[in-house]
Amino acid sequence: MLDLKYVLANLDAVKQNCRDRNVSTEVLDDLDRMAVLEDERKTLLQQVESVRRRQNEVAQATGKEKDAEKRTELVAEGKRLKAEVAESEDRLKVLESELKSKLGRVPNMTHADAPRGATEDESRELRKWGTPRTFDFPAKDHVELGKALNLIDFESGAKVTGNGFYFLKNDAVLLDLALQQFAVKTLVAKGFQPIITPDLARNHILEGIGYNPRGPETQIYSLEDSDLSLIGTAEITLGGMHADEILEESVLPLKYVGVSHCFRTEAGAAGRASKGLYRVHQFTKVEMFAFTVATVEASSAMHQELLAIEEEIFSGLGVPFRVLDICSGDLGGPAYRKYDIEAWMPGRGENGEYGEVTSTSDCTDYQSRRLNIRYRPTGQKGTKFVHALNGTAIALSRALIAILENYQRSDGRVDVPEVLRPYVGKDVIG
RNA sequence: GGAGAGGUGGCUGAGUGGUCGAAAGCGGCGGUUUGCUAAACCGUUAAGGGUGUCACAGCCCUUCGGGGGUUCGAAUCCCCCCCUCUCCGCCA
Repeated sequence: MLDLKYVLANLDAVKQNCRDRNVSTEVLDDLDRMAVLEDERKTLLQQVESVRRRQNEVAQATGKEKDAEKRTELVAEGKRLKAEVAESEDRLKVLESELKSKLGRVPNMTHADAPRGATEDESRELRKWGTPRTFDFPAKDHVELGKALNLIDFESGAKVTGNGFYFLKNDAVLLDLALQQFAVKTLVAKGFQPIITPDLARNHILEGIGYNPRGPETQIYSLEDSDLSLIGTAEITLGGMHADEILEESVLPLKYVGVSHCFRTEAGAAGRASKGLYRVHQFTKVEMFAFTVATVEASSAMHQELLAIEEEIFSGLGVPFRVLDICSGDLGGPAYRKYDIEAWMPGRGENGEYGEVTSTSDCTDYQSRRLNIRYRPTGQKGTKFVHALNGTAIALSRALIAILENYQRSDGRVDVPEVLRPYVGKDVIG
């Protein structure tokens, strides 16, 4: 969430940002209401505090008073004050929770250079890498390849778990593990600390990161009779790792590479063009996560670093891709700026299409404010909220699509990308 | 899963109804000493919020795992939850 003081002091800019971000008009109405609520809250707070002050005085005086009669009087006053303050405190709590819930719906501000626009078509293509391959034989998509080479078993996945689940088999397993190794080793060499995170997290951690575990549109599987949910990404667990902590500035930036399973209900995604591994309920992901000091310069620089690593990984794999600077209207709530990499997928659409394989977001202090992750700037008083960034190193399901489809051979088998051969242990699979 | 012991500031750790936002140590910061470093010594050092100020200062409120409760008054007593440790059980 944003800082309420910032919101109220920059109301016009925040409103314009909400329009750029394509959020519901309800949020705009809330913004006007919030100024009123905050005034009310402050007035009430001052009232409550002055009564509490008198309460404290009375309580202290009572302890010191030796005279029984005077003591009885003080106790009586204390009782009166307690009753007096109770109602105001309740109203104060109501106001605070209303403000907090309204504030939670206001999206992060947007980087000045991010393209403004309502829909994903208005995102800006920054560059392309590689040339989509032309096939001198009928190219297959990954579903056909997976079936023909006995690599991916959607039928068993549906039987055992349901639609959207799958079994990886044989060389697909080696390829999957090879990609994880490749990604983690690449990141470790760049100073990222490797982490395997839990696949479940408490709901308040999910909420802090910006996911709503409940409601009809939720992407999140939650566990009945608990406050736990299956994570949709290791961003949740890595971000939550330092919740409620005050870090020393000297430890920043913190850079993590996390491996986890990811679970998504894909509610509301039914009917959207997707087949095979592209939109599934469970996949494995190697995720980058970083905390920096609280300046846009620091987090923007880290953001570029994360993007560069993503590009390095996909160019290393030899998969053609393009880089998008995501437009304001297509940013999620916490993101200040977001870049996607879309890899060329020959089996997608009529004659191949780019499909999203990574996404990296600079969330500035939007998540850390809610998760209460601060640092102590050296030589300064007080604390600041860290900036948090995340980015996909490899999402296994989609990376498999890109590799199978781009590296297929006329004999129906699939070449293993050069960089993965040491991990897979062979040059060709299938 | 059962039994017991715990959770206190950046860290370790004292504190069992008022004089406690909280001893002591460590760490941090400032200083003295010093050729430099280290050591020693002196001082200082929680967070959030309100008010106030050009900005400081000051004054006030809240916070001792989280949430409720008892009380004029709670770190301290009671209830629920979370977590940690020890022992037992179970188990990969």
